[in-house]
Amino acid sequence: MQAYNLWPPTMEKHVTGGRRKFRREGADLRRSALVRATLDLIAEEGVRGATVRAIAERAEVTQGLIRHYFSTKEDLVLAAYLEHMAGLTEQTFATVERGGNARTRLVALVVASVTPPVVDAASVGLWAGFLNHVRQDERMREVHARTYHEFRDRLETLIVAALEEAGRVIGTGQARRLAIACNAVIDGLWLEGGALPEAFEAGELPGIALKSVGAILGLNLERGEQI
Amino acid sequence: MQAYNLWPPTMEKHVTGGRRKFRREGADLRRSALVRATLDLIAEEGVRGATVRAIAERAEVTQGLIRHYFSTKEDLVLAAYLEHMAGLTEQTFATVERGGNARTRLVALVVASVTPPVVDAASVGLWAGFLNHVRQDERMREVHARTYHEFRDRLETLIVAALEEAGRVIGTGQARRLAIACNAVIDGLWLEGGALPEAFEAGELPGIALKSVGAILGLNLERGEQI
DNA sequence: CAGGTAATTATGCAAGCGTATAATTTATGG
DNA sequence: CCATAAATTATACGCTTGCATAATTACCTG
Repeated sequence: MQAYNLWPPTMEKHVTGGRRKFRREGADLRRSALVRATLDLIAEEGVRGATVRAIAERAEVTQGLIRHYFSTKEDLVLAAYLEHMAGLTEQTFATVERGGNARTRLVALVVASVTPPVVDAASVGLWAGFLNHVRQDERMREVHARTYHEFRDRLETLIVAALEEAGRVIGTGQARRLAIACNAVIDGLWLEGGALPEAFEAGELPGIALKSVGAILGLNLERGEQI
Repeated sequence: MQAYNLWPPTMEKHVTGGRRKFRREGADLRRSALVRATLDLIAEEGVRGATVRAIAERAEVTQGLIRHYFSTKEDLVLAAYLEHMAGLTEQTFATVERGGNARTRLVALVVASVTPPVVDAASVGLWAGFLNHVRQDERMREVHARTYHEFRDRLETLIVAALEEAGRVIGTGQARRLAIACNAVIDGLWLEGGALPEAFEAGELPGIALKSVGAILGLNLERGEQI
């Protein structure tokens, strides 16, 4: 993720004799630039490195502007968390939604979840950094819960569809439990793959993920058609 | 975890007219008290709350003493991380090692991993707080890797034994993959159970964990004898 | 093209941080 | 019982932090 230089080459910021000293931008643009800077910094340097000053510098504004858009730093961090989790979910489901039968879509989801760019050290670091805030901030906790349930519910829907496709109908209770279980495998592999990449051989995780989820569901998700 | 009052009731610290102003303690005792204070603080208030001053106060010493035992704060945090992860592993395996056949021990391990006190919000918060440091500190990364592999290796040994007990012999490659998969389920459930306790019904996780691990291994781990 | 308004910068403050170092106090051993 | 070393406290420094507030600046509207 690169920070954008909002200035024409001949009109640098703060240049004596330059015409403008800064440029007004729309609120949305500035807010998203600040959020992006926050995410990049937490990913690169950890929560500790994401100070108000560093964020402002990264976003190429002065620190006072942060207060103009976010009444507190915690608000900015919350916005960044929201953005990150939404992006992660979207990224994971991106290749899934379009077409194919349920089994194919499920396979795509599982594979995407444990493959770069979803599996990524910075992404896991980011997530861990936020998780620490979650315990202390009510709003963060709410985002955490919502994100988790959203992903799990979509997974559950896909599982039910894939099983029906195979001629099996299950109750809501079992669907719930299967989704929790599959979600746990995916989460676990995603986490470990991101936090400890050197512990796994290249391309090892998708195979393990498919075999495990398949075993839990009683479906053969690897190569070939059903069963 | 309570902080201990090292002083006799009649001889409080800093009391004017009291005899001693402090008491010398063995290095091990002080080091462990500081580590414990650090863990408690990170668990309760997050990484941000675990300042040198707060840690010293919690351990009932002055802040200068920290520097006497740990040359830097990062060293103290490292020691705390080591302690926490070792404790977590030990706690998880505690009920497992003693007796029983391999299948029984495996069941015990899986259940213990997703049940309090191993599943615990503070413990997960602690773990997440440390994970953030892991990305930036080489020594932390080393502890992280070692802890992960140690747990997974012990799990793998247990899996191989349980399968052999059922008359199945597997190769090292498959043993490795099964261990990775089962470890991921356990990790995922542990994480979610700790971070989002209200998302699960009471006692729901052990059942899900046993069914999932059983499905992955092709073993019936729930009630009754094998198969 | 003037004037108002909102965006942005500039400046500063008070508190908290980790660390360093010197001064005390306790315990130990001859 | 005194000397010595180690544990512990006391104090302070320099830096960074988040936040506040006032001074500028750019842009929009008439």
